[in-house]
Amino acid sequence: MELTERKKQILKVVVEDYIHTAEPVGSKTIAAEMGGSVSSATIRNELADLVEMGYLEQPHTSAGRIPSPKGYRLYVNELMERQKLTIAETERINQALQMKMEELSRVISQAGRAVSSFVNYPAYVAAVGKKNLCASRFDLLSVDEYNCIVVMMMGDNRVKSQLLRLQLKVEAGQMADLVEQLNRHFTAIPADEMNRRLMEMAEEMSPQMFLLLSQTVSYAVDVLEESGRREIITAGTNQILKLPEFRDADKAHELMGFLADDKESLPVPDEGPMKILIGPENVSEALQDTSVVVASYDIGDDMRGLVGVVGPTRMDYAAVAARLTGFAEGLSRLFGKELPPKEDTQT
Amino acid sequence: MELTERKKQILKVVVEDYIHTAEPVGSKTIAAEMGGSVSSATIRNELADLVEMGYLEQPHTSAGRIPSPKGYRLYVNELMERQKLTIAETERINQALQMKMEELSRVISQAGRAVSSFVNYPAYVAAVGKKNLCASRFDLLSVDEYNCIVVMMMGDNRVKSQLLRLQLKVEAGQMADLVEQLNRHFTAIPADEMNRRLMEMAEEMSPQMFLLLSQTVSYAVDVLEESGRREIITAGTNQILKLPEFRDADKAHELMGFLADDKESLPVPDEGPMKILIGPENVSEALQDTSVVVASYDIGDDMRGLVGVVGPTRMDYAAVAARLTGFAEGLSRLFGKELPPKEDTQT
DNA sequence: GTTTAGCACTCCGGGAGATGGAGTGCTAAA
DNA sequence: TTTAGCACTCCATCTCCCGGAGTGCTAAAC
Repeated sequence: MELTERKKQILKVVVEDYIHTAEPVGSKTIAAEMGGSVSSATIRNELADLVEMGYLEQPHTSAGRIPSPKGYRLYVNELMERQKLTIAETERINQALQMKMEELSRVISQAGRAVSSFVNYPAYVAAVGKKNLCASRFDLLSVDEYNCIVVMMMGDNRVKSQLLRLQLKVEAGQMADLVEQLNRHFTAIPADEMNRRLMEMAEEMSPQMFLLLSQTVSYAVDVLEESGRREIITAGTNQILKLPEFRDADKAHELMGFLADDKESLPVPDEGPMKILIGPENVSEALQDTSVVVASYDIGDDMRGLVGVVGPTRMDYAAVAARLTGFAEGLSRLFGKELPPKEDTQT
Repeated sequence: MELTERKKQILKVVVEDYIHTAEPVGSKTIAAEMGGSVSSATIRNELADLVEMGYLEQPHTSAGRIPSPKGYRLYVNELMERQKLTIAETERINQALQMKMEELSRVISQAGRAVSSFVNYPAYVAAVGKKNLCASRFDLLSVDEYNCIVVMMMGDNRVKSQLLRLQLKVEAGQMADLVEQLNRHFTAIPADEMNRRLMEMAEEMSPQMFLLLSQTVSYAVDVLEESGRREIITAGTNQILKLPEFRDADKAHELMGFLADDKESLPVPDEGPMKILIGPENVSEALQDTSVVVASYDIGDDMRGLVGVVGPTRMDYAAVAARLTGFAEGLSRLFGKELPPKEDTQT
């Protein structure tokens, strides 16, 4: 059977109507919405074909039709009109992203909340950390004979520091030596190599020096590993409670539990700026009845962030996609401008 | 009318039964639970008295009784037996708090999740930041002629640092001078005085120096203000969906919205280690039908943290109180041991 | 005076029909 | 190929009904 232009039009009407009403769409409604050029009987014939082809489903005989995942997929790929944001909306997005220099993670989570309240679905955000980040420079500032401050600059120009309580007394000369060793042997290598390097050096130096060195290195490893880890933050999970498909408390609980605990398995776009996953296209068990739209944006050189939205398969793809793009662009600009040159990420 | 010992016993049975079943408790059940020493008819007489006195309520004639807020209050104050945690539970709590040195906020939020999953209610946690925190030491590390690293140590021995892009070229001599100025004039004063001090110094120095100084100071102010702000984190809000009192999606949505957006207005214990607020004792509109149990613990010298739990008025106060105490002690130990002496809070 | 048995009464919750509306599928005609 | 017409299906809603749980009261027993 062929998918005629009219069939596509009908599918589009069904999808868009169902998105807004969450009720099966009947032939009469469709006929009216298509301008009355054809009768409802004709529509009915077409609908039967669309069901047979797998684009629509029927909850039961004598009910209207609802789109199947395959139907949504076709809609998203071909039928959906790319929505433009109004100037006011763009304005609002940028305003929501207007924030002072703060901890990266806080900026991210605030963005998540903004996205969620914008699209009225749960949102998730993440900064995908740089893998294999290296230290680029070490400093030690003496506080007293048992305490010093480690300062470590990393490849992405972020700086981290901490007060270190030394396990033994240390003199100025040793300190300088230590810094020298650190900068010579422990810069420009990834965290997982640091421990190996440290072991190699064990024999060549005094036990005291080694102790101090290993204390510092272990701090460096911690920090680098922490920045490599990517953390996903969810926001606005309670939005789903407004949706008719989650009236059932158990269903809502399941999804919310997933969003709270298993967020690591939320989809990340592999390439391309945007990805849409519909119902069973998701791998996670808990997302089989939901759709996910996720956009990515650039942060630093080879770092990427992402903003995503989780909703029912009946989600307003066009609106969500447009807004998500707006946010991704805004965040890209925010990080592109503020982070590298002047207000670098904070310690 | 007098509140006899037997009335109290009956009240206790009603509260504890209702806590576990969420169903009105009938006279027969009570009689059975009290060992059959009195008949249900006697209990009925007593129940009528308790209703009249305001300790119990009746959803409608010919239904069992449920405790009123006043009833819960009496229960919490007098009747509740202080529960002891088993060794296994204490073990589990300490295990849940076993974490590597990480960002303070992350430790806190992880603790929140642990608490929530322990008691099966939403939890909230916060570190109440030190007000009027001051810088205790500044350092500047030159990177190149346009960039340097600011390192600031604070009164609580935490260290923060950041790469600073200078607005003009700077020489080694100036840098030393700058550090000297910073350490002389901007340590041991709170953030809100820094700007004033800066203004006073404007005239006494060259415009170039002033520019550099103000850049550094503004960083310091940002950091100090940020640490003073207290942030409350909620976890496990979806737990409420399991409770029969929140089967209604609207109710659940309202409370979850509150926990997500207005968490700042969640109660903080003013003094004493633990506080219990029952139903209308809460100020927040959204908490009128819920109870809050909150415990506090010490962090540093004059810093306090808190862990709290939000649940239905029918919450298992004894169990929650015991576990919360356990967590508070664990966190107290965690911070008391790890933070000040050795693994100080991270930059 | 307090406790208990007995009994009529109330109220809720849930199941069984009954009803009507929305929508379909099919047939036959245009 | 499209359309009008019609019988049919299925769901949602409403009402009604009934049983069970629990009460309040009264009168007798302790």
